[in-house]
Amino acid sequence: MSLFLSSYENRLDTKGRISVPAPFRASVANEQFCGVVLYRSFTNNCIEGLSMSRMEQMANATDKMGVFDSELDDLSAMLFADARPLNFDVTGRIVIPAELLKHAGITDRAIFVGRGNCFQIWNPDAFRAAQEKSLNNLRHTRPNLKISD
Amino acid sequence: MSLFLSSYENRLDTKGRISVPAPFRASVANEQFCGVVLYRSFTNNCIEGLSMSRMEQMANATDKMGVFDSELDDLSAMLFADARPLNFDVTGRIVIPAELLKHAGITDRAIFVGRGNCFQIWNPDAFRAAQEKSLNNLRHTRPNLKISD
DNA sequence: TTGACAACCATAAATTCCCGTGCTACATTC
DNA sequence: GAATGTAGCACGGGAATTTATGGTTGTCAA
Repeated sequence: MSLFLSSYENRLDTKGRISVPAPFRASVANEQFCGVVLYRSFTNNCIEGLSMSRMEQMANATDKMGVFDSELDDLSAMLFADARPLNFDVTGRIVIPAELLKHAGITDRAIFVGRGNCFQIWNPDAFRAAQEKSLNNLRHTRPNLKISD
Repeated sequence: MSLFLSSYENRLDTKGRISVPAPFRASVANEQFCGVVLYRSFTNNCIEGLSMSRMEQMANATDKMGVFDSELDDLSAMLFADARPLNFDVTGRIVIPAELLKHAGITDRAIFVGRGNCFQIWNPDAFRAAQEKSLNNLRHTRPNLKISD
């Protein structure tokens, strides 16, 4: 699976359809499920997006922990119950369910934001405000990202 | 086998029939048994649901753990004795046995909840209350689901 | 006979499919 | 360098299909 990079702002039409940016579609192009999985972010007022194969990896992870294990129960309960598999139409559009739109405060425009292995969908204004805030935080904390095995 | 994702609230008609959500039917579409297996959840006041192939998978798993394990004996006794295979009708509906409905406190509406490799059926109000609780737990414990190969 | 249950038919609403249009970016030609 | 052509992409609308849900009839058994 290739990475989700960059940001693309698109518009919802009258039927609630929105084009998934072509580069993002390319990232899931060679999967059996031709679409994406969306769910409400636990931490932000935005929508999280994944490929189906990534979702299956999560299901396998929970399987390994034992069917009646409770530690991951809450997390997987939320995740799987909330996750919405959405097929692309012929031209690469999806219809984002109303609940998710509401959670992200999206009405007529939305911005797809690459996050590496996943992506997010934001209200464009809310996203820019959050970016500004992140930038300020970074200036103060100077975190250290270690790249090694 | 594809995953059970998202949640769908449906209504029981006067004869106790309820539509299994189309995406869930699709998840078991290519199996020899055209239906699902239901049993009472051990941990919650809800109904657990599986595909038949998943049931067979569990049977194999209990086999591997040793025939004379007593803890497992109780488990499999409950599980297999309680499990009810239910065929879809032509339009994808099932009739949930009264015992199961009672255990889950379901009367006229029910919500099908995806859980990855299986699913659950809840009283809608009870489910939302449980979700709320799970969300609060998550906010405090911040568990970490690691996905690696 | 009555009651449970399965098969069949009907319908309204929601969703998906399929078509076309305008725009932009890039390449090609004069 | 300007003009022209082409391809990819976002966006719009109507038609066709799916889906949830309701009702009716037939069948078997208690």
